[in-house]
Amino acid sequence: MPRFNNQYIAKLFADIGDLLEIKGENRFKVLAYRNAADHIENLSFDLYDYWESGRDLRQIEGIGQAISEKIDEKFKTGKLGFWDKLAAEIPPSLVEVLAVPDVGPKLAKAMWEQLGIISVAEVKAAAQQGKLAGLPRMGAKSETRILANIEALERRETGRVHLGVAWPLAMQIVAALKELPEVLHIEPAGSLRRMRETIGDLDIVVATEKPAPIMAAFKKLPLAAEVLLTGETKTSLRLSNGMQADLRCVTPQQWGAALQYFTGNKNHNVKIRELAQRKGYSLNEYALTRESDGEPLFFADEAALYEFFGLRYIPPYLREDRGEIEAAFKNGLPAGLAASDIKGEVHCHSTWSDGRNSIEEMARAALAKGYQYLAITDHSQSLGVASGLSAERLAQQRREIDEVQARVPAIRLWQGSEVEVRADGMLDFPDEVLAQLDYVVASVHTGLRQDRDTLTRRALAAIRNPHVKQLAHPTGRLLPRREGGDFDLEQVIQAAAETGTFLEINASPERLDLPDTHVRRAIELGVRLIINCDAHHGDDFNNLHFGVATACRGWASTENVVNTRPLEEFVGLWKKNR
DNA sequence: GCCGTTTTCGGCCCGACTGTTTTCAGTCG
Repeated sequence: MPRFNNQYIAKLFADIGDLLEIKGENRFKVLAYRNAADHIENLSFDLYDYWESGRDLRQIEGIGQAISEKIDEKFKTGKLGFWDKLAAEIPPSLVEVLAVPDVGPKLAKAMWEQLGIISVAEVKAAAQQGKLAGLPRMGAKSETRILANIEALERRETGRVHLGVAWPLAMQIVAALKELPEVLHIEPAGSLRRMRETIGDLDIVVATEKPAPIMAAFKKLPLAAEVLLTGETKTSLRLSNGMQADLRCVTPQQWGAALQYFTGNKNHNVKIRELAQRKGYSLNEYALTRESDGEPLFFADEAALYEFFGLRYIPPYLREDRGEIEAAFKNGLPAGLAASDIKGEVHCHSTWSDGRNSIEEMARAALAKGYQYLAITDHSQSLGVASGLSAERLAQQRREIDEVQARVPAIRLWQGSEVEVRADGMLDFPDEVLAQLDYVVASVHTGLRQDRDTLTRRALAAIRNPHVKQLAHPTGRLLPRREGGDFDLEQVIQAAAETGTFLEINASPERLDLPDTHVRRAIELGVRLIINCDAHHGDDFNNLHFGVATACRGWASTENVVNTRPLEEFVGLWKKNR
């Protein structure tokens, strides 16, 4: 029986939601399946493990009697009768058709029933032949737009990007609009403000009394490729890199409600609005309105809004409906940490392997960042593509590190190595070589497609090696597309907790690995985490805030992250539990 | 289909913009 992972089950229920919506099923039932899918995707543990241990699936939020039975059937038999029946009624390929922007359930259903269309390719052909314009509420404009959307999809101009792409774009837009005198407040909102690992589109919120000139300036940004829609308070653009950017303008008194509303996420906001309803109010992006007399209540900032509900301020990075509202009531939110709490790093590269700066340049960059310590961890010999170092070259590198240390005494330098965990499960250096290094990082770069057992054994072997202080980027994923290896992360996390091996939160925006959901699990099990930029260039240290945000999104605080400790204290934590 | 500090039944968030309309449905976030 295949072992279905959380993502697979989440996608299954999301697809069921789509098909039911096309079918015209009760919208709350549709919502229930999507809600279950969202919750499963956000779990900090493996659903199959949970099920296998005999625990009650209905304890999980969003999962009730009906859905728990479906999960049970899927795990037991590998099949789902409900799905087979549904798929016989509605072609499952229509799920892909729904992914075309401006094609919703009603249009998908009409195209299928009246034109026999069940694939994106068929939608495209029909649009080119002018057949879509004949459908209800459709005309030439809609048809042209849908065709353009499909062509953009084919050019892969849509889809999610990692924070390293989205962040600078958002900063650029904000900086440009901030120049305008009409802009009173401006913030990027949405998943970017929550520092989610991938970003679909950019949301910018502005407080102003005069939206018109701001809208005009937004549309004229050099980055703007196309105006998708524009009204009095909202404009959407397609940027030159294909991303969509939405600007919303509100009045200054609406600022707190608006920023909260547009930051999301959706399920977090649904819960907040439910709180409002229970108090006899309704909440929208402008204000809280008392239902008895229609009296609006405005909030100058988000903290005031949360306070109204008796909640501690919930930082954006926690707003994922992962229990943060319940925790805020009980004053149980994590304290979090800031980039300025990080005192040094122990995973970076130099020109000795695939880095682009010398050891001295890296040391000075780290010092400029305010770091007290830095380990140079160039790749080991078997990673040929990255010019991995042999034991002999390591010995030569040691002399250079000593020389740089003499020239740059203000930062403590160590010689380390990012040692390959080879496909056969052996470390790339024998123990006597590892013993000579100050700090050993183990990494799995190759053979990431091996089966779960093999991969997990490799990671566990590395963690249990007495010289290995840290496991780097534990899943090996590359955002936004390549999934990590199929490691049994529960076992990896447990082994790290038992041995005291540090698990890395790699701050490179294409990694952010450990992922936030597993950071949370690691903290539950008492793992000691460490945040590193895996810098290949001095500038890469500027990625630190992405790693810190990932830690915070996993409910970490300073005590969970070992390199928040000053030099002596940090070194004191190197001893493993054996 | 899920859920419960009003409830085991009867609720379930809300508004902007567009295109095709003669007053609004569909899509999106």
